[in-house]
Amino acid sequence: MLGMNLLEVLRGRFYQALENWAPDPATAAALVKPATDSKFGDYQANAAMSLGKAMGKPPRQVAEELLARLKWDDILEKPEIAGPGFINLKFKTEYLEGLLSQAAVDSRIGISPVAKPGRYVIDFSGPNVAKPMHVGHLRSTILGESLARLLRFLGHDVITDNHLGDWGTQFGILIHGYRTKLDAENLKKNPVAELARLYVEVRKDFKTAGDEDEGTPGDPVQDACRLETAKLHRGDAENIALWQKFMPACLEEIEAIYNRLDVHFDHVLGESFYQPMLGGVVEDLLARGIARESQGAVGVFLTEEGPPSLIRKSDGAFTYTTTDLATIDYRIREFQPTDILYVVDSRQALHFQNLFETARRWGRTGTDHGPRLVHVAFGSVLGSDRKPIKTRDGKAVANLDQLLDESVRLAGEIFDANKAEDADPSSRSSVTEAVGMGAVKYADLSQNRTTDYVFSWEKMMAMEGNTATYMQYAYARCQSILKKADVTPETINTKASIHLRAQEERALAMQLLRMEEILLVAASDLRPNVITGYLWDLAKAYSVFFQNCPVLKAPSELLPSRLLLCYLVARSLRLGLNLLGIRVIERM
RNA sequence: GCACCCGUAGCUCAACUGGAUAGAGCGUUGCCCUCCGGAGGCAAAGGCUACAGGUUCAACUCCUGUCGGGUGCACCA
Repeated sequence: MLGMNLLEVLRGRFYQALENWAPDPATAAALVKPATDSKFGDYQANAAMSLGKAMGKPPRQVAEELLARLKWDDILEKPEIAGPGFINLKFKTEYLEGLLSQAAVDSRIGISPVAKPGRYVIDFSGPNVAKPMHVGHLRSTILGESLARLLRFLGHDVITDNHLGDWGTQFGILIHGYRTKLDAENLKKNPVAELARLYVEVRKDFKTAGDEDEGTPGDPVQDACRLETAKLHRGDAENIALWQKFMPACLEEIEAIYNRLDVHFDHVLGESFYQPMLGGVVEDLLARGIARESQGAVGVFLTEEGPPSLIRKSDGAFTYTTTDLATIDYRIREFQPTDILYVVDSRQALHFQNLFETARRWGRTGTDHGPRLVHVAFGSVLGSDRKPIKTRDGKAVANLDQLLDESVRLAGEIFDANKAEDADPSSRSSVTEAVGMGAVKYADLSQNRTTDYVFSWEKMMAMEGNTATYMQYAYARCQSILKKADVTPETINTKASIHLRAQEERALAMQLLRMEEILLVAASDLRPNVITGYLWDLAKAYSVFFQNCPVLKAPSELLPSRLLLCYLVARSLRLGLNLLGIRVIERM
C-alpha cells in the first residue's frame, strides 16, 4: 500500500529533483504543501522563492529549472508557475481513481502505519479519587484518550497510565469524616455515595471555602484532617486500613465515568504506588549533589536565585515532585518508552519544566538517552464569564456525572424531535448516549488544546456546524444510502472502478485521500483538533457531493463508483470519530 | 517583583508552523424542499490579526518594545 500519502509522494518527487542541484534539498522539499486555495490546484511547492535567493537566480527561473528536473507526467497535470514562483500542482484524476480503488480494498483505508514506531507512555486524567470529578478533569481525560487512540492507530506502541491522586489530603478528610460523621448503614449499602457524602459534609465545616483541601492554619477541622493525613503517610495501621477500605469504592466511582466515556487505561498506578520509592529518590539526589538541604527541607535548586523544587518538606513528607521523579524512573525501567506524554493543565507548566530538568540532571533523560518528556498542556475550562470554573461554583456544570447526564438528556430532546423515517424507539438510549458523549467530547477536542476552553451548553450541543452530531448524522446518511442500495460492507463491490467525473466527486476524493497526511500532523502536534478540522472538511465535501451527484439514481455505469465513495466516506468518518473516542450510529 | 501563556469578524474558534485575496460556525440579510435523511446547500455583510517598530522576496506566524487579559512562582498536589 505504498504511495497513498499524496504529500509524501510529492515531497519525494521534489527531493529527487532537488538533490545534487539545490542546497538543502530536504528543507526545500518540505516546502511542498497543500494548496492554500483549491483554484491553485491540489498542492503547491513554495521552494523556488527562497532558492532563488540562495542560488542567485530569479525565482521563476528556478521554478522552471526545477520543473525540468521533476518527474511529474505520470501522476500530475502539467505544473504551473504562478506569482513570484509558486509551483501549482494538480493530480491527474486517473491517479486519484487508482489510489481510491486501493483504499477501498484496504482494511486501513490506505493509511499506512509509521515506518519507525515509538513507544509512548501517556499519562492522563489523573483525578484525585474520593473527590467528585468535575469538568476540570474532562479535558485531560478526553484529550489523552484521543491521543492514545491516534498514536496507536498509527502503529506506535502506546501504554496508557492513570496516575491517580490516591494519597492526598482528601483521605485525611475522609478519615476524619469517618470518625465523626459516619452513617455506618449507608456505608454498607452504598459505599460510593456515603464516602462522597462524608467528603462534602466535612468540607462544609472548613472555615474557608477555597478549592484546596488545605491552606488555612488555625481551622480546627482542617487541622484534624491534616493530622489524619499525616498519620496515614506515617504508616499508621488504623488509617492505612481505612485507606484500603475506601479505595475500592473510590475506584468504582471513577470507573463508572470512564466506562461511560469509553476511556481505558493499561495501568492505574497512582501516587500511593510510588510511596515506597520516594525515600530512595531523595537519598540518591542528595548523594549525587543534585539536591541539597535548606531550611530543614530538601530541594533541587535549578537556578541561582529562584525558589527550589522541594522533594522533601521540613516535616519529612515528600512532595508531588518526588512522586513524579519516582514515576519517571519507574516508567523508564518498566516500559523503556521513547516518549512520555503528560496530558495536564497548562498551569503546571513550571512544575513540568522543573521536573524535566531535574530528571535530566538525574541522568534519566538526555539528548542521547532516555525518553522525550513532553508536557501536553491545555487551557483551563472557563465559565461563560471567562473565569475559570471552580469546583465550588457548583451549578449543574461542576459535577461531571451530572454534566454527562445533562448532555444525554439534551440529546434525547433532539432524538425525539427528529422525524427519522425509520426511527427505532428501542435504540433511543444507545443513540442518545452516543450523541451526548460525542457532543461533549467533540466540543472539547475541536478546539486547539493550548487555548482556554469556554464551557457552553449551547455550543456543546449545537447540532449545526462543526459538531459531533453533524458528523454522526453524515455517517448515518451514508449508511442510509448504502442500505437503500441494498449493499452491506460484506456485499459492496469494493473492486468496482471509481470514476471521478464531476468536480464534486474529485473534491471529495482529494479529501478522502488526505487523511493519512492529516493524522500525521495531528500526531506530531499532539492536537486532535487537526482531526476534527479534517472531518469537518470531509463532511462538507460529502454534503456538496451528495447535493449535486445523485447516487441511487446515478447512471448505471456510475452507480457502483458513487456507492463506493459513500462507503469510503462512511469508513473515514467512522475511523476519524473513533480516534476521537466518539461512537458512530448506524441510524439516528 | 520575576517567569510562562494569550490578544484574529458582534460572539465562539481556525489558519497544516513563514506563502498568493486571513477562513469556519453561531447571530444578521437574501435565495434553494414534485430532489437518495433540510441536523443541509448557495450567496451577502462583517477585519489596520491589540498597538508601534524590526527581520524577510513574503509575517496572524519570527525578534524587540508598549498596552490589555490569564496563569504560575519553598514546605497543597
